[in-house]
Parts: sequence; structure tokens; C-alpha cells
Amino acid sequence: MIPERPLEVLKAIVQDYIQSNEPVGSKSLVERHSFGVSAATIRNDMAILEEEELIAAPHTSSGRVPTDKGYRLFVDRLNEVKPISNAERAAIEGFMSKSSDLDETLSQTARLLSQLTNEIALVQYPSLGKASVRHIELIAIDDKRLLLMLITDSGRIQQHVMEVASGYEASAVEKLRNFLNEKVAGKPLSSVNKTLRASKDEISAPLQALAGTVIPEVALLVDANSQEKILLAGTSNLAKRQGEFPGSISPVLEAIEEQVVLLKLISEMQADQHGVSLRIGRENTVDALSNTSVLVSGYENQGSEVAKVGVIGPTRMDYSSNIGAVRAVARYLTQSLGGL
Amino acid sequence: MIPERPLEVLKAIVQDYIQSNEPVGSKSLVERHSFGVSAATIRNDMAILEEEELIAAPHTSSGRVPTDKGYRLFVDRLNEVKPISNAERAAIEGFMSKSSDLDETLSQTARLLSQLTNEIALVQYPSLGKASVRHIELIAIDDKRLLLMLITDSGRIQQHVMEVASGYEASAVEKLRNFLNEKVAGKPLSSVNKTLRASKDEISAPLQALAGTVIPEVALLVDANSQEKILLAGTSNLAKRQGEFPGSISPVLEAIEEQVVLLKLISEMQADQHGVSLRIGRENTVDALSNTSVLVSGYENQGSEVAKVGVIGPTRMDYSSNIGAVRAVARYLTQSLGGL
DNA sequence: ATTGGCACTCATAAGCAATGAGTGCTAACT
DNA sequence: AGTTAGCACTCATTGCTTATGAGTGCCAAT
Repeated sequence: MIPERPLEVLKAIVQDYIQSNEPVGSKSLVERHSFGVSAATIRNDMAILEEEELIAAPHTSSGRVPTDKGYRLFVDRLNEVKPISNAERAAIEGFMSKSSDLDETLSQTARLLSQLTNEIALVQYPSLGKASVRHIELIAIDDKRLLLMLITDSGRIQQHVMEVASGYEASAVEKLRNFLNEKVAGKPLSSVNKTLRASKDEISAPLQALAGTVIPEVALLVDANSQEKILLAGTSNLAKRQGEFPGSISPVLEAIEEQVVLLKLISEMQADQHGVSLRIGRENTVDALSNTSVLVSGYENQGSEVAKVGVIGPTRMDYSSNIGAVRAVARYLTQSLGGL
Repeated sequence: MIPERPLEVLKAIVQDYIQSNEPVGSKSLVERHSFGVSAATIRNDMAILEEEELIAAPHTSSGRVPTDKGYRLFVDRLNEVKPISNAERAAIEGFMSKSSDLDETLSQTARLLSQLTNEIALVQYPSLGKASVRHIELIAIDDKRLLLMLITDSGRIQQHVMEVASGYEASAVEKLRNFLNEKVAGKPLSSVNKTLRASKDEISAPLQALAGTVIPEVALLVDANSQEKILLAGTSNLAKRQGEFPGSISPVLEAIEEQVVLLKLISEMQADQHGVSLRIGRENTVDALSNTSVLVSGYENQGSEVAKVGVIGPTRMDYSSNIGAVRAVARYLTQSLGGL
């Protein structure tokens, strides 16, 4: 077990390093914090920390830098989450309450969070997997095309224009619409395909032709769009702090533009005691993100978590503030989703 | 008037500089191109070009670099647009023909163009200003909320969920829907508000209450959403070539994330003889983009230009290839929009 | 367990000469 | 008049050496 003071030293190292982006040495440490002991003593403590691989020296005889493991211990045991300031709270509230449109709400949330944290913000669209159908709409656009819409209880709206053999009856469209809604409205998305397949026979003969075209499209919409989607904002924040960043930022940008990778990553993350989930450096299985930390929190709709919201930044990000900000934003997002 | 050979020299300088990103000197110039004259002669020609401010020297006695004006003359008079390769054509065709969904088509286009050019690609959503209404849809979600949808002939779909005083009749919704479509379907968006205001009195009494809530929302949808929208892709391309970029890239990223600025810029741009429009360096009124060139082409729907597609990159981009790529992508986009 | 002292390391900065690509200019050449 | 060779000059870049100094590790003393 690591004794008390060395842990305090680690905490100080993390804080100083986050602030200065310079390896921190024993001397500057005793200057800036009042440990009541001398630099030599701190050096002994640092030796312990290095032994435990909580800190490392970029080169022999230079200051120390926290390792991923060091950051991990810091956030798990040493860090007090900084509550967001009143100004920030005001900013969030002002931002959030504006729109009742899902797309807009989410993209505003992303922008807000990136400004609050100075990191890259990500907002995942409410997952369709857990959602249920609120309504299916079928609209005749012209005599050859139908617009099919799928509205979920999270407010997400998917639409698809499809070609149909011309010459269908206007009333047929309406009947089919009613039929579809009767069958699947209120049901979870995951059951839609099965339900529709099962009730194929119940369709009256004159509708069969139309239904034959439409139902596969419904299936397609459900499937294709249970593909998740992520919104990003503040990519320039990364570029801005490029100097502070070890190595090149472009692989990072590439990785996060690759939605599939990012989705896989955040879907693996489960909330911890703070209500957030954090991957530090190499804890991210994605190689390009080995110098970054990913911090997410879930937000809810109708009482269950539907998706994640969070930030991506250098491992030496300000965990105290960022955890607070992400948590707050997730909470407000849940709230404003309830009103949608 | 500038004589022939100096222009050839300028062309060579631009080509070499685009390729190497190093100031180019008289000696390497005669080595790589067969002018049939000596380096000293080229130096004289370069003196002329410098006099005309077509090239400049970063510091005394170093090679020369084209100025914005130099690039301008190059693209206007010296550059032959490189037709896209068969491989590229195949890539475009494969990419484009996949989806019949507007959102997807556009975002794929953006990704495609960024890969083709290795620049940041931008795709503007079809402008609502020139579009007309294909259909208005009004859907009861539950007893307190209505979903209002506006579908334009370009395939763009806008929707908005609104709260209404509870207790409306299902039939009222349908009647109002019919009424709205009768009035504005097929009409240009710009006339919708006026038309609806004018025909307010024609609404039968029982519908008045509902109409009073809905019509302002329609207006809102038309107005708020004639706000244009731009899709970006390949921001990492900029980061990747960061070394080649004078100064910092982060102001550039910030500027293009600021949609308003970008929209204003590209809306000012009018196609030239090549079918594309190009702003080089300081020709962009936006300060942050003084080291970048913006290259766009219009794409059409139903015979008239509805929006722009293009790339943003360093002024020393490969104009020959990029102009070809942007033009081709715009053409294919027009084509695949026709099928939507 | 803590501390002062001390030798040692090593990144960084500063100074300096050599290199070489590139220029501008002049005088000779066609 | 246009072209060229020659030459002196500029200046970024490179490599080299030499401080400087922050920081370490370790030991003997407290």
C-alpha cells in the first residue's frame, strides 16, 4: 500500500502538470505546495510513485509526468469533482431551453460542451435500440413515390423516400398507414420486424401489393438506422492546443471522424461512481487515442439511458472540471429531452 | 503585357511549389523543366514576375513562392484542368449511386470529395430559398403534440414538434393538412408565408383555433430553415498537412466551423468559365482564410442551381486536380439528385 | 523518517563557423 | 536586345561546441 504523503504528491503532480504542461520536479513542487517537508523528501516519495508506475520521467533527470495509471488513481481516489460555476450553469440553462427540435438540441449541446470544456465534445444520438415506435407515417408525395417516416419516442425522426409501382390508391396508403401503426406503435423498435413479418397474412388482399413494397422498407429503416450516430463539436479545440499535445493530432482527428470506431468505444463504457465513465490513454483500445482521454456520461429518456455525451481531449485534461461539466450537461440534456 | 516565357516560368514555379512546398529557385527550375535557356535568363524572367507581384521571396535570396495574384493568373490563364482519372470516376460512381436519402447522399458526397482531393470538403444543403413546397404534413403524435413537416422538391425534409392546446379533433388535423397543402403545395417557399396570411379568412371556424397555432409554426419552419446548412468532411486532412501550412491551422478550423461565415462566403461566389468558382488567399474576405483557397461549384436540382459543393485547402493546393474533382462531384451530385 | 550536500545527467539555449542554394548585377557575347 | 557566364553577397540551415540549469539519485548525518 502506498502511504498517504506520496499520494498527496501524486495529486500535486497531476494538478501542476495539467496546469503547466511541463514535467514537474521536486523543487517546484515544494515551492507551490506546502508539504512541510523538504525537496529531498519529496524526491523519495517520487521514487515510490515511479516504482509503482504512477509517474514517469520523459528522460533521465527531468521532472515527472503522470502515467495513465497515475491519472487513473488520481481520478478514482484523489480527485474532487469541481461543481460547475454559476456562470456555467447559467450558460447551460440558457443554451438548452431554446429549441424543441431533437437535431438542434443535440447539436447545440455538443457546441456548448465543447465551449465549456475546451475539448472536443461528442453527443451520441439517442439509440434506436432501446427506443420504441411512437408513430409511423406514410405520405404520398406523387403518384410514384411515398415518404415513409419513423418517429421514435425519443423524438428521433427517420425518413425515407421510396419508389413504388405507380397506380396505388390514395385510400390504400391510408389503410396501410393505419395498419402499420396499429401493429407497431408503442412497441420497441427491436420487435418491429418480427411483428410485421408475423402479421403479414392479416393484410387484406388489395393492400398486399403496396404492403409488399413498404414493409421491407420499414425493416430497412429500422435496421439501417439502428446504426448509431455521433455529433462532434470543437475539433478546433484540439488544433488550438496542439503544442500541448504529444505527437501529431491528425491520427486523433481521423479516428474520431471514423464514427464506427468511436461508437464501439463509447458503447463499451459503463458509468462509474461519479456517474461518468472515463478511459485514460491506453485504456482506450483504439491506438490513435492512446494519448487522449475519453470521458462520457449517459443521458436518459423516459427513465432509461439512451445515449452518451462527453468529451475527448489529451490525457492531461482537467478532469475535475470536465467531469463536472459532462455530468451537468448530461443532466440538462436528460431534462430537456423530457420536454421534447 | 508580360511576355510568353515568364508566364511559362510562373507556371513552372506554381507547379513545382505545389509539389514540393519549398521556395523554388532559378537553378532547380532549369533542371526540372526544359526551357532551353540558362538559369540567369530565368532569373531575369523571375525579376519581371516579382515586379508584377506574381511571385515573392520569403526572404532575401531564397527561392520564390507564388503570390495570391500569381495563383490567380495561373488558374485563369495557364492551368489546364486535369480530367479525373478512371479510377476516380469509378469511385465517384460507386459512391454516389448508393442511397436515395438526401442526408446520406450529401454526407457521402462530402466524404468522397475530401478523399478525392485530400482537402477539407464542404457540401451545402440545397437552399430552401429557391425550392418549392412539395408537401406539408401534419401528424398527431399524442393528444398534446403535433408533428409538422415540410418537404421540398429538392428532397429536404424539415420537421418540428409543437405543443398545442389539448382537445383538438383528429378530423381537424386532417382538414387543416388538406387546407395547407391545397394552398401551398407546389408554391415556392418564399411565397408560403404571404399566401397563408392572405388566406387566413378562408379557414372555417372550427379550424381557426388549431390553425392559429399551426400557421405561425409553418412560418417559423420556413424562416428558421431558410437558414442554410453546410456539411464538412476531412478536417483531418488539414491537420495532416499541417507542416505545409503557414501559421496555425486552428483559426482556419474555427472559421469553417462557423457556418455563418462560410455560408456568406460561398454564397458570394459565382461560377467562372470552368464552371467553378475560386477564391484564393486574401481574395477571401474572411481573415482567417487568408492562407487558404476556397473552391466551389454549384450543383443543380430541376435545372437550377440549388447549392454549392467544394473544397477548402491551402492556397498552394493542386488546382488542376481539385477543379476537376469538384466539377465532377458536382455533376454527379446533380445527377443523383435528379433520381431522388 | 528526514534532510543537506554533492556529483551526475541531459534537455535547452547560445554562440559560431561552414555550407549551399539562391540572388542581383555587370560585362561580354550573339 | 536578348542571353549568358561570372562573381560577390545574402541568409537560412546545419553541425559543432560550450554554458546553463533544472532535476535526479544517493549517502551520510540528524
